[in-house]
Amino acid sequence: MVETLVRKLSRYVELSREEEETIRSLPSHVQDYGKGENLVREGTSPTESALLMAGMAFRYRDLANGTRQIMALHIPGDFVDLHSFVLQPMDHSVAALVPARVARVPHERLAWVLGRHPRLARALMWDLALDAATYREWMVGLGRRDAYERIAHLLCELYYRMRMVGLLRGQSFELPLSQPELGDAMGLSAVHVNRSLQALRSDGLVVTEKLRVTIPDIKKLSAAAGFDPAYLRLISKPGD
Amino acid sequence: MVETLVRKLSRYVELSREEEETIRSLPSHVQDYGKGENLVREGTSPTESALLMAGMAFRYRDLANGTRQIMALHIPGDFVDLHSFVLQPMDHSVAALVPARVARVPHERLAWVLGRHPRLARALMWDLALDAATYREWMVGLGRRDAYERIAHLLCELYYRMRMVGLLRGQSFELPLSQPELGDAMGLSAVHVNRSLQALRSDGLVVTEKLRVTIPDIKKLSAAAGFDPAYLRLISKPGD
DNA sequence: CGTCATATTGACTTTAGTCAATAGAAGTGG
DNA sequence: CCACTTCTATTGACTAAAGTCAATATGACG
Repeated sequence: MVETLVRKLSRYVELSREEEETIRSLPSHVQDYGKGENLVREGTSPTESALLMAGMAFRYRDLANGTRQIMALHIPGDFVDLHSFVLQPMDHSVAALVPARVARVPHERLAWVLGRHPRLARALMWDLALDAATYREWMVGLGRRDAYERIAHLLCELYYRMRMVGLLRGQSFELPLSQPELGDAMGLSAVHVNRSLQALRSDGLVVTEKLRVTIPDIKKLSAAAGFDPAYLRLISKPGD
Repeated sequence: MVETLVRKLSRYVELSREEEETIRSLPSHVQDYGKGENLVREGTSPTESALLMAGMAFRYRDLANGTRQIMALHIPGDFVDLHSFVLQPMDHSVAALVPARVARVPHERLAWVLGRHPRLARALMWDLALDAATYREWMVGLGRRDAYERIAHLLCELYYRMRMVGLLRGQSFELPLSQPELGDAMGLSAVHVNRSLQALRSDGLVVTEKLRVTIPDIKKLSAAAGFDPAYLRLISKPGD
């Protein structure tokens, strides 16, 4: 059930049998969501944290001026609002990008784990820190990369994250983001996303068919994106 | 000594005498840095985490294309690289903005605290999550706010953070950032920062003299910035 | 079959960046 | 304390990246 959490945290530390058991025995409410539904809503103060088991989700904030900023994309294994355990109320929402399944773990149970299993506490800190590292990388893109590099960089990131959780098929993966949504994630207009994607395609770096993206040569794309191998090490398994 | 950490964590939970004592008895190397010196360097794997006791610091990354992105500003009480406890190597550097004093706590000691004091473990998670919330807010600015709002928003944020640690004097505080540095933080060119600042000044929202900024009317500035009261609650003390 | 979201294109506007030059302030070595 | 860099702020003129508006096309879906 929460097996996906075991796998995620195992990327950080080798878990003992007891620790694995602790995670497996976490009570959790499993819940399904349709595309576009909110898993967590801005302004609320959850008493449980949601672990994404299947599907994809995105973290976003709607602004007063009518725009939206998507701040993260989440794939199975991600603890979508672990921070709500310590920081409330939610300053943003999280919604399903495609039909998604979520397991919710009560905060009080997390607190219990913290007291009982320091190594798991540390693994949860790692998970928080990993999200933060991804935010930083996105900040760099939003602040200092042009549209072309920015999109290329996102595709590199997703390529490796998808591979990590076994969702890469050959050189391609599902990317259920429309161009307007891509724009909201990258701080661009939909039109400009369209044009930048065309440039990437005509440079042979990316092939798209519907919602599937193929990266013929990840090395080339990484070079074009200024994708940092150090960042790759962070988001990947240590020995990978 | 590490009194400043006690104060910071107290914003999250009421600490017991024993917990306070635990923090106070943390061994720490105190070290001073001159303006511009790196407190932590990209690519290294620190064995201690640095707590900023005095001065200011900024978190940044130099890109291959010659640009730089500043990802955070830190003021006394901030644990500048707590994440290096769980995530290594450093994917960015942290440098002193002005002469700064730092206290370093060995990671092994943090691990010890984690095992012994679950509530402190939780407080450290809060600190990580708070940094992440600030990253998210900056992402929103970089992606969806124009130069004028973006700078206004930063000034609002600093206004309240400075107040929090007692560094606000009347309506003004020290902002030891040059315009080029401001640009690196906000994803703008120095020239454009200059012009946006002029606009803020001529609108009467901001007064600058050397490195000191005065905010005559924080309400007005907040409105201009689209500064979210919810964000304020996060970065402020609960009952404030 | 009609509707709605998405993708694409062209024409035009706006924001922000670049390049250069000027000027003042700060810091440094002698 | 002076001469000299060097950093910083400011301005003008020009360029470039990205946004806006509008139209068309395409495709999924009920």
